[in-house]
Amino acid sequence: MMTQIRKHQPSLTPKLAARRSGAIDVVLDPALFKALADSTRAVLVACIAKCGRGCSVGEVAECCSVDVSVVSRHLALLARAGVLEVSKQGRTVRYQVRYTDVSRSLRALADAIDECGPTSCGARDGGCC
Amino acid sequence: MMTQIRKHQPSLTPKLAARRSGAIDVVLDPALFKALADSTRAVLVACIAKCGRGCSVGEVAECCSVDVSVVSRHLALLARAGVLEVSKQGRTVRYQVRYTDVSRSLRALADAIDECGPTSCGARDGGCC
DNA sequence: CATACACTTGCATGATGACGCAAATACGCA
DNA sequence: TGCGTATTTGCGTCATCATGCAAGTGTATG
Repeated sequence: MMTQIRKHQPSLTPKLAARRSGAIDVVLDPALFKALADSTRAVLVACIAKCGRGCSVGEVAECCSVDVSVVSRHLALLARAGVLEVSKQGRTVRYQVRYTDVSRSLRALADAIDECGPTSCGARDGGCC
Repeated sequence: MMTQIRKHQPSLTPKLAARRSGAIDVVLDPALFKALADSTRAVLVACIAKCGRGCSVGEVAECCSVDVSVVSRHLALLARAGVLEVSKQGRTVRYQVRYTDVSRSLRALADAIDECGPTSCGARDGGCC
């Protein structure tokens, strides 16, 4: 889905054309942003990212002042959103940032926005939306 | 704030060093993501982005099924968040995407994440956070 | 000036979600 | 098997926010 074909093709449906060009409709998915919109989660992600290695729930909980149960819920949410990946070692659960995936998603959105820029698309077919 | 000095300086405070290197603490600001986390706002932003030119509130309201007042509030919020810029022409208010700013913010975060990647930072000074 | 249009704002409502505490589950270890 | 540690889950509460409707503000046009 992220590695779709980019070679030129004639007569694409609008939907496929959108995906192929990384149109902003497809890339601007609120799911990732919902995950990063909470300030506590932002701290947790930054904590794990800086750590580099996988962090246990208890370790991450020391980053902020909220309860461990809250941290556990936040990390599970971030994993579901694709921001983190989980690995279990015995009774400890380690979370790590999906560096390449998150970075790629952000760059895809940045690319889509750049493609929509006034220099590249100008006044299109008139109608708004 | 977006155009801070990037030239090399000796003896930076940690905060300044963080800003200079685009550390994830500073770049991972939930404000932008809060703005894009709502599905209705995502539609509105995509609508304006695809439009290329500035769109009036009424035009954007036709993109989705919510009331014009709701759209007005969403657009004002997005403008406060730095996603959109506003310009008034008579009695119509036009919103446009801050293409370069938003794109730059997203790439800065992607860069910060990449810098935190396991290949580039590995196991740092031991402690998590 | 009166009217119509474009937009904003006040207010009430319902939904979502973050949080803490307590209890439950999972697992290693003696 | 019993205990301690790590994590998850149930539940109640409080805050935030998205939405619609109605009323208000500002501006062009007759």
